[in-house]
Amino acid sequence: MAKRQVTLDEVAERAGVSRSAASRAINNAPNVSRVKREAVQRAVEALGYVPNATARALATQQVGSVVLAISGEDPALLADPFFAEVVVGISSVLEETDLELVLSLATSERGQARLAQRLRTRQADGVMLMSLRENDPLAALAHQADVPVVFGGRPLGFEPSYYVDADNRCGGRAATEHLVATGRTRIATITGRLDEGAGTARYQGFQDALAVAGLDASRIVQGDFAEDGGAQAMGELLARWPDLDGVFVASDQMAIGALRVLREAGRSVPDDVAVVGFNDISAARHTVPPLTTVHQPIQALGREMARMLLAVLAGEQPSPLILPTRLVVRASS
Amino acid sequence: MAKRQVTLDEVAERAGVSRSAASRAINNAPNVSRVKREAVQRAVEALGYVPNATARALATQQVGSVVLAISGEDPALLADPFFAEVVVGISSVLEETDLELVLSLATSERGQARLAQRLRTRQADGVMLMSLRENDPLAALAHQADVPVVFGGRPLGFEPSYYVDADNRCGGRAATEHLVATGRTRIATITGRLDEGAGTARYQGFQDALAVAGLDASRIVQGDFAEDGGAQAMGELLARWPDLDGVFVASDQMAIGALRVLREAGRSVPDDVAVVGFNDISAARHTVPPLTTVHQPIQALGREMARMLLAVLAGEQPSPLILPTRLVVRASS
DNA sequence: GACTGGACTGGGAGCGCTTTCAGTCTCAGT
DNA sequence: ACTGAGACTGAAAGCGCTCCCAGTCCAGTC
Repeated sequence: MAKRQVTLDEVAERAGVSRSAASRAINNAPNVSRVKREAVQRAVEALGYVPNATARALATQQVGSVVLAISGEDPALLADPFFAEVVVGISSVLEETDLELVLSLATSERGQARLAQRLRTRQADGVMLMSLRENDPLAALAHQADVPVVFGGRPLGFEPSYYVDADNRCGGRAATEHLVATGRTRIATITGRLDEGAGTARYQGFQDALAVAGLDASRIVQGDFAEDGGAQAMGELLARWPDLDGVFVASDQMAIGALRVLREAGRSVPDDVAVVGFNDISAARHTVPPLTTVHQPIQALGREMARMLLAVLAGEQPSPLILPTRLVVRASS
Repeated sequence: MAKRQVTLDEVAERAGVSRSAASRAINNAPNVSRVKREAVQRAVEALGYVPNATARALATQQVGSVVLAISGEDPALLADPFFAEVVVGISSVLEETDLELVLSLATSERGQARLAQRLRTRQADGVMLMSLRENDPLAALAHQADVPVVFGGRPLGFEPSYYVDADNRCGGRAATEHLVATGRTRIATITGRLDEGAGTARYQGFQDALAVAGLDASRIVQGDFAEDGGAQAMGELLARWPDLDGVFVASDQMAIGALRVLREAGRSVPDDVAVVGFNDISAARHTVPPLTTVHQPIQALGREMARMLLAVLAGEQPSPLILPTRLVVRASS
């Protein structure tokens, strides 16, 4: 440990050039003769030189890292496979760059404050913000942020310049239309959080489809995207509308909970009740019965967020991106 | 955007003190009179000053971030709820400090190289390394690392100074003993990856228990911790030892896959075959039937890793920590 | 009143890198 | 031989902060 770091000066000295020349050579900037460039190259290898990112950051005023902030009071939110996949997508793009990914769960007051500070003071080159609630404190931060912000999922209440979202409304509609098309007439929904963009959009899709079909759209219970919430909501649904024959559940996690409750209630799926989920997480293939669900490209969502941020950092002004969703029919409907 | 940052000099000037005094006041170091301390305090607030972390890092030679590196060629590894929970645990501890969490999935060559570089050149104050394989390239890095390294899970092949692990062997043993105790005699196991510490330890526990019971321990198929792998392994198990009446599966994910295959094969769980998993992920409560499994404190694992790293950074030399596991009996056994 | 120790102060030297800019060199063009 | 364009060079000025250290100041002592 703690062997002194090799500095640019040492490289320059060894290569017999000035520090500036060495710097240019290393960043392969123009205006360095081939001879010197190669001399520097050799010196770098001989010495095992690696530039000090901190010093570089100070000099260039660029930090070299972007933060992914996930909002929500419950830190376990990350445990949702959805986020994990998004992170994987983001990470895969960032890996090709020299940016590092700082994860900020920003759960506690203190954590939020730190995040706020980072946003305001350029302790990161950019930020990706996910799953904002309506009136989320993070949203305010985003506005006064001193760095580019890309939203994952269109937030409620304002239209940010940069965001990537899945076509939730369309997906919700497709799911519901599918229920209609298969002959269900007493269709209910377990929504996601309605203070989140994805939750409301999927719910709107549900309404759209039922309106077109001329069916009653009043069978609704609000959920929270999580499994237990889904189970609870299903119980409520069953209690209030015992005759329902189809249900659109706004997340697979909730759908898994709902399936369990249906089974416990002795309702056969899909014979008595058809169930359609949303997200197409890997577990959806393996539920009993396998879950019909709306696929959204989750890793791609992460990738596109990262790419969009990169684009903004590069000075471009990319347009918001809506990723397509598509229905995957399995045995639960 | 891009409003110039307020610097310490401005604060100092406004407070009518020297930059050094201001610095001391802000870091509440000694040797600052109460008067000046307060003047600085006021100036900070008036100006909205926030110290520049990069500059501070350069001056103090401390980066202010720690990296969590998860090894494994498959980036989707993170999608394992296990890791997600670990991250949550780590994050909760770090949130109380001024360290940020850099996530490094280090999947590609390039990513690995970058990580290696960071480890060697103090681009982070410390590292947490998870799920190393035997002969993992990351292990080599860890040795030549210039910063403290804490391992999550004891790696195979060497004994690091600092690690946090769950008592996998004991857990595997408890799980298997439970199968024995409930009268199973033809007990099989689906192991995890045997090139990982956790995989082998659980397998050893399995062997321990069967040895004591004097039962045959040859019914084994190697899995990979993931759901599909578990399903496949279960198929193999069934094919080779159709008479098995109990199986210890080294992860809940795999157990879920195994349950599915057993169901498809028409074996009733637990009547025909008892199944015990490992990890106690939240999904384990909701499988059909609910899964008997070995609980390990996953978030705590993350928390303790972070705490241990913090301790090392503080100059202490904490001892390795083995977290207890405990059997949770549900309906699958 | 000279002296001492302790509390405080601020100048200044870095931390390692980038980048500007005044020059120097080369060489084709005249 | 002279000129100017263009390629290259390196000294020096930062980036914003920390921290050492030589001082100053002010009781408190004798």
